Amino acid sequence: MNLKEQIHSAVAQSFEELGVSASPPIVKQAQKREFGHYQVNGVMGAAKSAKLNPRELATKVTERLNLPIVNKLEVAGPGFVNIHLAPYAIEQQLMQLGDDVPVPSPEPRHFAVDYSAPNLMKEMHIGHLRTNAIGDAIVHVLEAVGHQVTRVNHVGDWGAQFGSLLAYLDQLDNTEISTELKDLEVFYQSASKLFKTDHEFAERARGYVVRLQGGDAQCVALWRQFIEESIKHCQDVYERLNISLARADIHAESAYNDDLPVVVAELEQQGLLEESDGAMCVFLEEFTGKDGKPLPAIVRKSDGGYPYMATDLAAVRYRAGKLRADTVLYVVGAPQQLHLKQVFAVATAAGYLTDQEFRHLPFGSILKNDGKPFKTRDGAEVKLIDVINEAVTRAYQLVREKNPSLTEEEHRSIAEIVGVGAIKYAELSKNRGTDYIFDWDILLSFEGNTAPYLQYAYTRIQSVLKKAGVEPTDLRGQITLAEPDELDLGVKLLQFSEAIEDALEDYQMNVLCNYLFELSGQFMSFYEHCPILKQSDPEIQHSRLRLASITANVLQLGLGCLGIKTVDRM
RNA sequence: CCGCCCGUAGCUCAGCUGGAUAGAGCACCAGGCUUCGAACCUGGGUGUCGGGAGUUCGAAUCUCUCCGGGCGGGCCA
Repeated sequence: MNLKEQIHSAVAQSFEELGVSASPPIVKQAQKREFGHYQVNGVMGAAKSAKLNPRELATKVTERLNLPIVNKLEVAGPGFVNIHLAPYAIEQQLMQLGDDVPVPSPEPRHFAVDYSAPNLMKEMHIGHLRTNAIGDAIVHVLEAVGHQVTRVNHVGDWGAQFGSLLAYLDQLDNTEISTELKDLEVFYQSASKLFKTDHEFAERARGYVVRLQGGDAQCVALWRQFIEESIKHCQDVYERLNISLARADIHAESAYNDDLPVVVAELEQQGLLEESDGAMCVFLEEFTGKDGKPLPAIVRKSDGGYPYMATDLAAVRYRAGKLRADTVLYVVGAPQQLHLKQVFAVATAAGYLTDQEFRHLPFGSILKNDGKPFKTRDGAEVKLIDVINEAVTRAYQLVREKNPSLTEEEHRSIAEIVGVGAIKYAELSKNRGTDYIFDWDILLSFEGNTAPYLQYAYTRIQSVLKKAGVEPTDLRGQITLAEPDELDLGVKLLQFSEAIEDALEDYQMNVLCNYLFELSGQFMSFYEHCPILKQSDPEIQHSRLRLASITANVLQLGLGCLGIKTVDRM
């Protein structure tokens, strides 16, 4: 049980004894130092519904509170209970940790997390950073607390647009193909330009779509070659970004091709289908457009083709039925909200979804400095690989300047980790729901609330531990929290578990980022004010080394959850 | 027109299951390296929480309304 749970349960028991257990205790970390470590906000609400004087009830609660970890309790303001923790209790709980980092242990479930999902027609751009960084972090946190997680990369490898690509590919010879595919964006643009300007080419492109969908062998072979190349590009980017998606995690759109007619047939059997202008649609009452007219979910187009509604339904069917996931999380942009709502609603109506939890975790779009959205067609998009390279270059220059004694090889490997960490953290540290401004200087900042700040705290600890000549396993003695900075750090360390819980509450990774930033700040303050190696009292020195060591463990695990590596020197 | 999202310090953002005097980072100013790594620390001020109304002991947070911006809305994904 973490600190909050310990307090919560004690307060809940007092509430019960006082006959006000109908109201929740509402225990929170105190907002200000002067209010102690935790505060109980639930007394006022409880007093209100029981028609009691809030301050009197608060006093009664404090009198009954059976909580040995508490040093001081006080009733404040209109009826808050402020809780100051006892240093020895923090010391005890820290010492019990050993080398473990405290994480919550919920009932294990099977999660599937759908993220990344690049369209193989286009090279990944800056916008893909969000789904990759956020999705991968969620996966890591879920695994860290003991859930079973299936990564799902629903890559877009199918559809009418592939016609022009194939037509274009077909007129190249093999060596040209491999060189042309090095820059997918240009490749795609050349093809679509031809499609627009060359009528004969456009005709041929349409023919390729039909042949591809019909399973024409030569066409399929060409398609495979393109997909293969394109996936290689993606995997390279994942590796560069330290994203844990493997090829085996790819479950592409085309994998559902055979299921599409089945899905339509099943919808038909359930009487959900209706024809409208030649298209097969599902009309659900909850979705209405203007004038209250129902909005169709088109599952088969009038030309017989299947739109992505069908594919996504097939995916739901698979994930709930065959994959048997308890919870499926879609880390997909906010613009798809209505679409996914429809998908889940139709899937529920069709009986594909019963008691599984399917959730869309939307994230905002990238905006330019002026607050206007990036256009998708005008070439304003920044390639993801370019952002990575820029970040690593800046980190390289910085690390070389700050730490010239390292070797060239060290400079390079550190720059890779620091640069990549910085851009991922920039995404993760923001509330995922809102739009964000794309700004090189913010994205690539190495100061303040950034990944390099956290990594820097980690290297300082490693440096101290190394100079002290101790291994973490040597540190088994007494922890003493005498100084305010020591106590604050100790409490903060124990709160890692609460941060993970809160982050998982609504899958907000910025909650974890905030915690790690505060932890690092607390460590920096401790580091400045509580000398370790210069400390003459060996017991105090040992205690501080141990605090530092635990901090390093928490930082490493926390950053690891965010998909960010640590370095011993930087 | 309908639906969803957003509007918090000069900038980028936290805080949103209602709680105390609304917080960080950047930028700016002043201190701190012969002393465990200055990518750091200490101190300094900044707000009509878009406007208005309502709910109540208490609203940035919940409700309504208006203004401003974004996104989505039958055969692209």
